[in-house]
Amino acid sequence: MVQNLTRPRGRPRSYDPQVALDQARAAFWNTGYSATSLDDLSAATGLNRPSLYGAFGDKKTMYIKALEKSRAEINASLAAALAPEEHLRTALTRVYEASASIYMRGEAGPRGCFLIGTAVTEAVDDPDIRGVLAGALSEIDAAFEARIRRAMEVGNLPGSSDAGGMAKVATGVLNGMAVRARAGGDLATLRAMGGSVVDMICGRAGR
Amino acid sequence: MVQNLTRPRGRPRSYDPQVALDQARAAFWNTGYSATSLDDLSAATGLNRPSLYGAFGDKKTMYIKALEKSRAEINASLAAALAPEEHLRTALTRVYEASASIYMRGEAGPRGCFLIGTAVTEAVDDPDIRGVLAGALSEIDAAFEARIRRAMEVGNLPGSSDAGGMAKVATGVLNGMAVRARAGGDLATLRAMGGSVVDMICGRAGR
DNA sequence: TGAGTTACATACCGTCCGATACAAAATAAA
DNA sequence: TTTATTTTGTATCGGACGGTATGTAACTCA
Repeated sequence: MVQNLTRPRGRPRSYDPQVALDQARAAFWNTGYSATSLDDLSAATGLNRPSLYGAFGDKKTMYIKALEKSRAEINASLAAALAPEEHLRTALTRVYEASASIYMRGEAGPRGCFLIGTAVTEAVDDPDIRGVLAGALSEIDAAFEARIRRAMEVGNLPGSSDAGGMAKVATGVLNGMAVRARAGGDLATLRAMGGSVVDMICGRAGR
Repeated sequence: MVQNLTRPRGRPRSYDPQVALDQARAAFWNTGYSATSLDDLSAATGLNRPSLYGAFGDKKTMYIKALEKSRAEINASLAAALAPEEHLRTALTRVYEASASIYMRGEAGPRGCFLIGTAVTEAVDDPDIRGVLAGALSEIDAAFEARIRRAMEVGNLPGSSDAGGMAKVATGVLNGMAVRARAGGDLATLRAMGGSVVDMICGRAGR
């Protein structure tokens, strides 16, 4: 049996902070940072305002934590999907299929990527949010680039040798899919976009 | 001399509505719809609140009008840049160069595309804004697709024949550039992204 | 069982929000 | 001039905003 023997002193909290952060993120994800009020966050998490402050600090800190959580999840997901054991085409297809599926989720309609769908708006005015967004983008670039470069070394990619450029195009199409999801695009369109860019990177026929 | 002979009855307005709409759009462009207050709009345009309401209706109507103006400008700009007289590579390069340049403008730092940078956030919750965004995206798709299809007919594009897919990739990379601009990316990165996707569409060496 | 500690719930703070009522100002028509 | 019409500036509306003070409940430790 797993139990924490050094249980903290006072009254135990009646919620799971990780669950609450997920619920807060879901609220931000739908309406963005500025249009999501503390009342909305309170309703989404079931916590009252003081508990929110105690758990996550003020509204912006809460939002940044939600962003960082998505950033970490994206990195982990990309690392898994871009495993070097298989063909580049397989790996890239897996990334776009998984992303399209995630982008289409949402109780209030498809809501794309949390970072692209909400942080992009705030990024101009807020250096902290801009920093998280820029970091996430460059990490996605790096993951794509490393995997493409590896395919080139193995010789699976004839044509061009511009791994960095292709990686940024790969990231850009991912961003475009996230945009389309929020614009109401259907799953088939998102999947087709991914398929097309995979064809363009790997060659239409080749593997 | 050009003069309107049927001048309206009452007190003449002391501002140009088109100029005021541009100024309001600039404010929305920086901070997004929700985070831009009527005081901000009033300061940006030099008009007081009642004049704003008289000219453009309420805040959301004002924002929609700004979106539609950008949508029209984008369509006109694309139509011009994708002129069918020249090579596809030339036309596409012109589109990406012009877009990168526009995306990097802004007094408070680069602010990308007005639609991508601000409407995407609101689109999940607001059907009207989502409609404008979806319409703009499909118009951009159509412009790219028509131009790519034309190049295929002329025989300038060997390889693949998936004009629709390539067009959506082209739009996606444009979206990705807009995202990157707001994330603080530099002009060189944006231009390189455009160059890479042009290479992938037209072939690295070919014209 | 009491003291100490932590979290919860209510109620409230001052401020800013989007939107408007009203009257003065500026013009055309009569 | 006078009258009708439209825009402008001031002042303000009720409500929602982010954030917090305060008292009560729930727990550990001695």
